[in-house]
Amino acid sequence: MTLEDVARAAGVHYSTVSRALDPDTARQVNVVTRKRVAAVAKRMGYQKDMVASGLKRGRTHTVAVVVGDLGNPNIAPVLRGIANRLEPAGLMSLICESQDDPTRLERILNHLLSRRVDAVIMTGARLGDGPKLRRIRRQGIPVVLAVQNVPGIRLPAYTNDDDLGGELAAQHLLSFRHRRVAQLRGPADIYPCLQRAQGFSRTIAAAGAMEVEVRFTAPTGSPEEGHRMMRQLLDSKRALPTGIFAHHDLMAFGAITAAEERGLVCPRDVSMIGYHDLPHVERVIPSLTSIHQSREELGRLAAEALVKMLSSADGPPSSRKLAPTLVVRQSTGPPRDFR
Amino acid sequence: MTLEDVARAAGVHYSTVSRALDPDTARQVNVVTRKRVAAVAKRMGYQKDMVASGLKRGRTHTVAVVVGDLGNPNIAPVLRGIANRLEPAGLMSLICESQDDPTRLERILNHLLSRRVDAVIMTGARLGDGPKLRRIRRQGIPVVLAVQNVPGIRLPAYTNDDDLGGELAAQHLLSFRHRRVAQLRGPADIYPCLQRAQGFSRTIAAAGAMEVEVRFTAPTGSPEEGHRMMRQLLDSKRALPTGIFAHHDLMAFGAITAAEERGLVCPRDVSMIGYHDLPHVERVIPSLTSIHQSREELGRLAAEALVKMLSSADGPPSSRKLAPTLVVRQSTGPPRDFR
DNA sequence: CCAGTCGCTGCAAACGATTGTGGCAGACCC
DNA sequence: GGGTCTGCCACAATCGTTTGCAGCGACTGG
Repeated sequence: MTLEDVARAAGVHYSTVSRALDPDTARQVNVVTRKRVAAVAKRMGYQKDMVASGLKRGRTHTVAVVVGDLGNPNIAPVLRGIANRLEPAGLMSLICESQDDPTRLERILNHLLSRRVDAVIMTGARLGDGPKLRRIRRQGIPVVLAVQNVPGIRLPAYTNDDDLGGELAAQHLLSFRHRRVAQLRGPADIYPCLQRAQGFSRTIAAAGAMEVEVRFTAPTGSPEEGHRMMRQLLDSKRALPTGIFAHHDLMAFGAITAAEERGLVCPRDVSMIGYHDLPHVERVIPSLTSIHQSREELGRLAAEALVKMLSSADGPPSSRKLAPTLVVRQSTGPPRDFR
Repeated sequence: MTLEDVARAAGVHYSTVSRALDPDTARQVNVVTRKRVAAVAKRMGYQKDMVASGLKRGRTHTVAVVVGDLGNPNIAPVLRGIANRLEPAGLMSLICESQDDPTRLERILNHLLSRRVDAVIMTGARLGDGPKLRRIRRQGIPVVLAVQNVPGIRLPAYTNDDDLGGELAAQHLLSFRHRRVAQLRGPADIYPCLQRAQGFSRTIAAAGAMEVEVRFTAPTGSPEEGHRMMRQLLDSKRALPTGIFAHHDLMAFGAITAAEERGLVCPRDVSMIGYHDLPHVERVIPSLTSIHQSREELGRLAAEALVKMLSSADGPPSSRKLAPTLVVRQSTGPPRDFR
C-alpha cells in the first residue's frame, strides 16, 4: 500500500497524493482533488511509510532515551513524563539501557547515530560522559540531560536541586539540635550525589556542627551498601553520630537494620534521613523522613526542551533545577541528650 | 558519510563496499579488497544508515513495547528484561504508553504500523484488545503478550500463573483455619485479576469455607481503592471476614488503614494478603504477606520468543506461565477464635 | 587451444516518500 | 488579441542501501 497505489485509484500522479496528504503542502493541490485523494487514501487504509519519509527528510521522529539502570524504580515516571510530552509532537522514544557502563554507552551512542535518531535524552549521565555527549551534539543532534547533570557540560539539563536537598537534610537535623552527624554517600561519579554531599556539609559546617567523615562512597544505592557503611561507622572507635543522612532511601533502610542489629533504635538513638521519598516509605517502620523530588515533571521538561530545539532554530533552551522538599516522618527526632 | 564516500576513498564501487561490510555477503568480495575497504571505512568512521537499510530490507530492527501504565513500578523490570534480551539481537525497543485507553491504543498501533516496526510486545493487554492485536498480526507483524494475557487469543504469552497465585493465597488463609474470607478485586477487564479471583474462589469453595462477595471491582490498584472497598465490607451488615485477599499490595495497604480506622488490628482481627510483593513491603507495618512473581524474567521470555519468531519461519513459540510463590510475613495469622 | 567455470567487481534498478522544475490551461490586463 | 500571470498537476531526481545481473579476466579440463 504505497503512494502509487492510492494515486492509481484516485487517477492522479503519486506526487500529487503526497502533497495532498501532507498538511504543509496540501494547499498546493486543488481542493476537490485534495478531498478526493484524501477519501481514497482513507478508504484504502493508506498509511505513510515513516521509514521512507525518514530517509528522504532526514527526520526519524524518534528520540533516544538513555537510561542508566532500568531496574531503578525512579526511572519509570521519568519515562512517562518524556513519552507523554513527546507524543503530541509525533515523536516516540527509543529506550536504551547503558547499565552504567561507559563502554556500553559508547556502543549505544554509535548505534543511535546509525539509526539517525532526531535527538537524545540522557537520564543517567555520569561524570566522565561529557565528551561522548559532546560528540553526539557536534553531529548536529540535540542532546538534553535529565535527572543527572554533569558539571561543566554546556547542555540543557533538567534536574532536581540536590545541593538544596542536602541543605534541607542538614537543616532538619540541625533543627533537632544534632551536633554530630554523618552522611552515607552515593556513587562518587554521580553528580547529584556530590551535590547532596556538598549542600549537606556546607550547611553543617556553617552551623558549627561536627560532621564525621565516612571514607567510602557506595557504588550503588542498595540496602546492602547502607548496611555496610553503617557498620563501618558503628565499628569505628569514634563516637557515633546522632543524625545520619543517607543519599538513598534504600541505603537508609540498610543502615537502620545495621543499627538495630547493635541494639540501637531509630530515631531514639540515631536519626536517619533518606533521599528520593520512594513510594510507600511512609509505611515502613520507622516511617522514613526523606527528601522528595519530582520525576515525571523532569521527564516532561526535558522532552519539552527537545521539542523546542527540534522545531525552532534559536539557541538552546535554558536549564532548570527543581526544588526538592523535605518530608518529615518518624525516623528523625531530637538526639538522646535533649530528650 | 555514505557508502559512496567510502567507495571513493577505497577506489571501488559503492556496491562493493556494501558487500564488504555486511558479514553475510563479505565472502563475495576478495579478502584483500575487503580488508582495505574495512580499514578505510573504520578510518573514516563510516556508520551504515539504518534508515536507508530499513527501507530497502523492510526490517527496522525495532520492536514496539506497548505499556499500559508507565507509572506502574512493576513495569520497569519487565522493560529491562526485554531490552537486555533484544540488544544482542541488534534490536531496540520503542516504548509507547496506551494509558489503558482503547482509543489511544488503536492510534498507537496504527502509528506503529506506519513506522514499520518488526514486532510488537504487548504488556498491558485488556480484555477487549484481542481484535486490535489480531489485526496487527495479520499484517505479518509478530505479536507476543507479556505480563497480561487475554483469553481466547492465539498469541504466544508470557505471564505469571495468576490462578495459582489466587490458589496460594487461599491455601495460606485456609492453613490458618480462616473459614470466612473475602477478596478485594482488581479491574474487571484485566485477565490476571479474573484468574486470581477464580483460583481463590475455587480453592475456598473446595475447602467448604465461606467467601463473602464484594460487589465492586477496583478500577485501579491504588491504596484509595483498597480503602474504599474495605470500608464497604466494614459498613455492611454482614459479619466481617477474618481473612482478606487483596489483588494488589497497594490495595492491601489501603485496606489495612481502613481497618485501623475502625480500631481493628492486622493480623489480630483481620489477616491481609497482598499481591505483587512490591519492593520494601517487607519493611511496612505490619510487613505484608504477599504473592511474589517474576517481572524481568517475563520480559526476557517475551523478547526471546520474538527473536525466535523473527529469525526462523517455523510456527509460533509456545506460551509460558511462571509459577508465583507465597511470601509469608506479619500481616497474616490465625483468626481470633483460634488463638 | 577453446569452451566452460569461477571469482570478483561494477552497473543499475529497486525500496517509498519528498520536492524542485516545467508545462499546460485558463484568467487577466492593456 | 498578445503577453503575463497564476493555479494546478505531472515528471523525474533524490535520500543511502541492497542486490540481481552482467562483464571480465583467469583458470581448468578435455
